[in-house]
Amino acid sequence: MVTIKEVSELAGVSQATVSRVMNNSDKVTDKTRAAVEHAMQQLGYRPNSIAQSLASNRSNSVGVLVSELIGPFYGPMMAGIEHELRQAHKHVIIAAGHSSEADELESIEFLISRRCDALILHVEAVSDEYLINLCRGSLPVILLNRHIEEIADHCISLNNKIGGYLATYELILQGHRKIACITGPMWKIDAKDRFVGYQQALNEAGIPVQQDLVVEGDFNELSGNVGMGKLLQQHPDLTAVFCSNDQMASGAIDQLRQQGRSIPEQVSIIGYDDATFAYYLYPKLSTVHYPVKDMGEMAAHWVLSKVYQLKIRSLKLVFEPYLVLRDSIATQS
Amino acid sequence: MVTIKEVSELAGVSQATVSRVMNNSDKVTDKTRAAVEHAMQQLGYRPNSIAQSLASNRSNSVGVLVSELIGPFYGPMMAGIEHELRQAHKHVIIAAGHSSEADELESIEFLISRRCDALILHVEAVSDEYLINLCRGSLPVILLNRHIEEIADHCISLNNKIGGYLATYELILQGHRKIACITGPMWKIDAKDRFVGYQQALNEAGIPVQQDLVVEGDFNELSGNVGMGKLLQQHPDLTAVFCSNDQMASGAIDQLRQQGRSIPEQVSIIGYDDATFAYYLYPKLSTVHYPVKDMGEMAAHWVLSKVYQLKIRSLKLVFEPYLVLRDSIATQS
DNA sequence: CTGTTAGCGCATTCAG
DNA sequence: CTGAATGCGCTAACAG
Repeated sequence: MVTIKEVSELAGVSQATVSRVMNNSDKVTDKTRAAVEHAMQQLGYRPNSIAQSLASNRSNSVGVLVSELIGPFYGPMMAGIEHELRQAHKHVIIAAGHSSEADELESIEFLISRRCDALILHVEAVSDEYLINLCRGSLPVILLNRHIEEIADHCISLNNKIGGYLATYELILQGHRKIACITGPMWKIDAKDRFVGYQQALNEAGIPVQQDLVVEGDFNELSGNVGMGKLLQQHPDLTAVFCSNDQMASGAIDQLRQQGRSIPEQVSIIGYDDATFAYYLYPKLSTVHYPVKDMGEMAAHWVLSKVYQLKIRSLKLVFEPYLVLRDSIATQS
Repeated sequence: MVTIKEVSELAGVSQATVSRVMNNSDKVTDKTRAAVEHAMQQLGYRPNSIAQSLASNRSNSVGVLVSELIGPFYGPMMAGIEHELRQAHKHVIIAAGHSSEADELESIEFLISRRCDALILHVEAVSDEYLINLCRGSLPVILLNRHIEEIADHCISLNNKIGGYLATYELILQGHRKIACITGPMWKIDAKDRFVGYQQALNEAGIPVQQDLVVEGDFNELSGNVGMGKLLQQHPDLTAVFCSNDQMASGAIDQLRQQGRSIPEQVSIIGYDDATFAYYLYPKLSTVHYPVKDMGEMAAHWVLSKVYQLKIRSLKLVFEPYLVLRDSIATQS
C-alpha cells in the first residue's frame, strides 16, 4: 500500500504538501500541485482514511442503526440516508439492532467506537433515558421514528396516531361499524400509537371499542394471516379490518381468501406504510402513506447541517401520514 | 474521549498491559487484569477502533457493495451477510453501486480506502478485467451473483440458465406453446442467462423462439406492466409468460388484470427470485427460488474463513435454483 | 508476566 | 507558499 511518504518523495516535496493538495485547502502552487497529483496517479496512491481519521479526529462516516436490513420498510430508509450522505462524500456504517435491547446497545457501542461523526438511529428496544443521555453527549445523534419530548429536536418521527385515526376514520366514513384491528407488537411505540388512533376514531364515532375485535400481530405477514383467522372465528360478521402495516394486511388478505370471503365486497381492509408491493396486491391495497424515504433523507440532512456545516434548505422533524385510497375498501350499506 | 493512557495511569500499569487485556491475548495476571478492567469501567473507556486499525493494520470490518439498498432482493442478501459477520464481531460498511460503473468504482475505492479487511461485491457494471485484477491483489474479494471463469474461486453465483430453463420447461410441460418472456436488462449477465435458459427450453421442445414474444424490462414492476401491454397487443393469443423476476411479474399481472384476462385460466405466469411478496400476490406466484440469503451468508463465511481464519463447515460457490409452484400456472389443453 | 520503545499514515502547528 | 516536527490512540516486538 503506497503511502503519503512515497508520494512526497516521488514528487520531491514534503509530506505536508501532499497532505495539502489532498485536502485542497491551503494555497499550493499550481505547479507543485500538478507534480504531486502526477506522483499520486503514477503510484496509484489511495489515502488511508483510517489514518486520516485518526489524525484529524473526523471519520467522515455516519453510523446508521436500523432494526432489520430486510423487509420493505428499512430499505427505503437506508436508501434515503445513503443517497444524501454519499452526495456529500460521507460514508455509511450500518448495523442491525433486531429490535433487541442487547443488540441495539452493542451496535451503538460499535458505532461509537468506530468514531462515527454522527449517529442515525432507528431503535425500538432501548430506553428513553438511555437515549436522552446519549443525545446529551458530544456525539450528534438523530432518532428516526421515535419521539421523545425531552430531546424533541433530535427526533424525526411520523404522527402515527393520526395515521391510525385516518385509516379507521375512512372505514367509518364508508359505513363500517364492525371494524377489527390487527396491531403491531404493543411494546413498540408506533404500533401503540396507531392503535390509539384507531380507538380515537371509533370513540368519536360513538362506536365502542371491543377487545375481541383486536388482535396483536408482530408486523410480519404470517401474524396477519393468523390474526385474521382468530378475528373471523370470533366475529364472522365483521366488515372491515385495519392492519397496522401492509405486510400483515397481505397476510390477512390471504386468510380471507382462504375462507372464501371476497375483498372488498364482504370485508374491507386497509394497511399502513404504503410499501411498494401494496400497489400490486389484489385488490390493490388502500393504506396510509409513510414517507420513510423522505424521513431517511431528512435524517441525513440533519447530520449534514449539524455536523458537516452544509447549508440545508429546511429541516422538518415531524412528518404527517396521509391516506392512499385504492381498491380494498368498499362502502358498507 | 478517554484513552488507553488514562486507563493505564489509573490502573497503575503500562499502556501495553491495558492493550493486552483488551485483546485478551497474552497472559496477564488475574489481579492486574482486574485492576485494568476496573479502571476501564470507572472511566467508561471505549477503545478507539480507528487507532486500533491503524496500529494493527486490520479493521475488523468488511466492505459490502450492493446495487441498491432498496427492493426485495438486496435486503435478504445484506441481512445474511450482516448476521454471520456480526456473530464473529466483524462489521459491515455498506455502499450502493446503483448498477452504474462510475458509482461502483467509486464505492470500491471508498471501501478500499476504508481499509476493509475484505470486500463482498455485488457489482453489475464493472468489467470482468477490472474484477480479475482486483482479485489478484492482496485484498480478499468475493463476488456475489457473478461468475467469471478466471477467478471462479472468488465467485458465488446462481445458475441462472438452469433457472430460466426450469421456469420455461414447466410452462411447456403444462401444455403451453405460445410462451412470452419479459427479460431483465440484457446487459446484465443474470438477465441474459435467464433468457438463455428460456430459449434453450423452447428449442428442446421444438418451439421456435419468436422475437416479438420477447420484451426487455428493467427488473422493476412498471416495466413488467408495460411489457405485458406490448406483448398482449402483438400476441393476443399468448397463453403464458415467463418474467425474469417477481417484481416484473407483479407488474405483468396488473396489466393482465386491467385487460380483463384471468390468471391463470387465460394466461399463466411464472416469476423469478421467490421474493417474500410473491406468496402474497394473487394468484400466488409460481416462481424460481433464488437462495439469496443463503448466498449472502456464504459470502460472509468465505470471508470469515479466508480472512479471519474461522473454520467453516463447507464453502459452496455455485447455487442451484429450484421451482416453487403455486397458483399462477394452469394447464393448457 | 510486564514495561519500553517504535512506529501505523496522516494532519497540523510553527517556522522560514 | 513550503518543510520540519509533533502527535492522534493504539499495537507490536523486544527486553527484562
